[in-house]
Amino acid sequence: MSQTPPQPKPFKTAGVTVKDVAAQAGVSTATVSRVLSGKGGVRPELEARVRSAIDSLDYHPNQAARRLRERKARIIGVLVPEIQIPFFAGIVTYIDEVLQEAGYLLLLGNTHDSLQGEQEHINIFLGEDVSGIIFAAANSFDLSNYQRLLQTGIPLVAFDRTPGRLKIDSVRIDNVRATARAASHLVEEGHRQIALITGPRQISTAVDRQNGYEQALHNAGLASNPALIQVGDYIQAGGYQAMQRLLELPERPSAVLVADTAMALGAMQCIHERNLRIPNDIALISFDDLPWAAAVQPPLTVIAQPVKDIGVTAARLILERIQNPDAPLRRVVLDTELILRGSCCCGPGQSLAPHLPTNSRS
Amino acid sequence: MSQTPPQPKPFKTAGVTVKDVAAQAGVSTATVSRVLSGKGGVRPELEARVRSAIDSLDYHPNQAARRLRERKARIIGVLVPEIQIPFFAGIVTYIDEVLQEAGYLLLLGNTHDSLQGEQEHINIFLGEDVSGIIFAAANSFDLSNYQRLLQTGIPLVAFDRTPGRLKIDSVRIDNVRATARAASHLVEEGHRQIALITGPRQISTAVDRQNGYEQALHNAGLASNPALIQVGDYIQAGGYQAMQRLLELPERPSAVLVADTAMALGAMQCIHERNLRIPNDIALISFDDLPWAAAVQPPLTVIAQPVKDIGVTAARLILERIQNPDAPLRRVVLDTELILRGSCCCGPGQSLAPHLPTNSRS
DNA sequence: CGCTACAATGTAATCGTTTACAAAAAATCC
DNA sequence: GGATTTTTTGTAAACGATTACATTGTAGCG
Repeated sequence: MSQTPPQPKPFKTAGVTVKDVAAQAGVSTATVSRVLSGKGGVRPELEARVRSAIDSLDYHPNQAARRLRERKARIIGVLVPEIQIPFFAGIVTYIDEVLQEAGYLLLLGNTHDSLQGEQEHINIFLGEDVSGIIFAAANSFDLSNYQRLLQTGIPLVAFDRTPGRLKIDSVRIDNVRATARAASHLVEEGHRQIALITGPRQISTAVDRQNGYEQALHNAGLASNPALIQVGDYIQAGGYQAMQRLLELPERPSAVLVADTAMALGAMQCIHERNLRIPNDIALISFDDLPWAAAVQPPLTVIAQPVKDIGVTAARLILERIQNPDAPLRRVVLDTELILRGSCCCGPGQSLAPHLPTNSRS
Repeated sequence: MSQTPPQPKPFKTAGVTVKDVAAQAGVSTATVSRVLSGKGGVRPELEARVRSAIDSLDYHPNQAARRLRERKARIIGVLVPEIQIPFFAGIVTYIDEVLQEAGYLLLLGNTHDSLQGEQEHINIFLGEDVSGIIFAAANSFDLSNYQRLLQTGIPLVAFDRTPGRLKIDSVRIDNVRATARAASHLVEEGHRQIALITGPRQISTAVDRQNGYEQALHNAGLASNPALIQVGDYIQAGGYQAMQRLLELPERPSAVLVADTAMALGAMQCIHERNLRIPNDIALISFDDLPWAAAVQPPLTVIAQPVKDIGVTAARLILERIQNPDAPLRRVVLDTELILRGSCCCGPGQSLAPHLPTNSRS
């Protein structure tokens, strides 16, 4: 053999099959498959030949064929309301980490919080023969899409929002308690006119957060004033408008609790534009500890959700359910953390708990 | 037949195949397939029978089998450095919109900007037999992963970062020009000590942005001072530390240009913690018009990238390349917009261009 | 040495589609 | 009406992997 110059491998990936590998290694396809599956029972010498054939041909087993034959897709469908919302992007990242580790593929579906988008993606998932579906339902009070899905026997895991009466595993935080704690904190700081900007009625987190707020006010002996409760839509413009309405009230609230980050941004912008100051004129607490929360002036007091824990738990729940379809139901409820920063403390707008920048990317 | 109560459909999805549908409709599998593909040539009456059978059985064609037979996966792999970075989350959303419309599936891969992560996901993509790959390379100066991929004949599209000498379609912005424009703006505002916080050397956008900065300074007749150029890592902590170094310089810069949002957050936090004010003590311009940029105090002047346009273009490029492998190469370079807000104008820290909250979710 | 037991390997059926080809039915023409 | 074309339908062979089963080879044992 003449010494060839160090060319980048001949490479002829497209269309390399077990047959090619078998031929190159001088064995049968069964032997190749056995080497691949690692179940043993192959003479070391043959195994070596097979492996070198795999390498030299740059063979990648065709997953479609494998799935067809094995009747196990090893795919998990994940339905999120909107991947651009950092909270959900984080969840998906951590779900993916666990799934990858387990050799599963993640198929993502952006529902835009619409029942139709939900159904469309479910149909895609069914076609792909997914092994399970992890979802945050678009409407917590119309789970019929999932109700039907349940009949097919596909394992389901709900996250973030309540699974209602569906008998499926789920993971979420205690929204009532989390919000109540934040509201109580505002009360302790002396606030009496506390407003709430919450989300759409059909999403359980929005309802729960309102319940928590009302509960805290009640416990503090404060009357609940409907005018102080504004329903937004979990998007920035909604928060802006809700804040606008609050600031136009005869007696302006001295503090506001916002049920979501996007709306908190809208609210902040509205406050700034009216030249009011946080927290002096109006204190603010929001959900979710996003990277910018600690970097803005004043740093934001937030209710931090255990994003990683939620994602990892969701992934584990579905994997375990696949493993053991008859295991008892599990409803995991995780705890939140109230991170105190400048936006709610009646100080000079400084951070009480100066926070070192974390490694989290934005 | 006794009238059954309005039970939710008997539903027996799991394992419904063309054969079942064919049997139920009293036709052959070929006919069912023909109805499904919509290529016509089926008597309306039969078609109706087939459709009703499909409905009543809730039949979902098995995509794995279809792919195996058709030898066209209709899947596009998308490699992003980090889905949690809003810029990339946005791109992916818009790519997905176009792909979905075209009946393609999107498979996401988070590389964490590592060559190894890149290769791992490429291997997965090859196994799934993807029809094409859209990527932002982890290292703009080591594209060997893609070089090899190219030999397989799989269509490739690079986005955000330069495709180097690879002969593939690409879409990105003119980073040099965008940064130069921002730097020039600072010069026009009277700044003479302008600092730059840029990203890692192996990423082309970081290099380009530095080039643009130096070019603008040079054009303005300002000497380039190496101490004013800080290399961060495109994450928040890096921006914080870079800013720290800048603030410790004998002559503090009066303005800073930050090549990425995460680092801008770190820088802002550092500035705030030292009780300096933006823009009075130090002006700041950052990349990317994220939802919070307009909501913070002062509102941030930013270089806005056309996220939607980049995503849509990337998707179209790959679809068209699949359609026509021999079409001439296309390198799309899109324009950016410098959005002037309070963080760079030597005013009282107010927004010059008050921005209504948009519909964009955070 | 011959028989049995066990390990290693190969052969061929299978998964659920699509589609080339064959066959049948219907329409057209003279 | 019968020959010819055209339309509609069905039959069966792929696609690339896994695996039950058959076969071959090897070793162990009396």
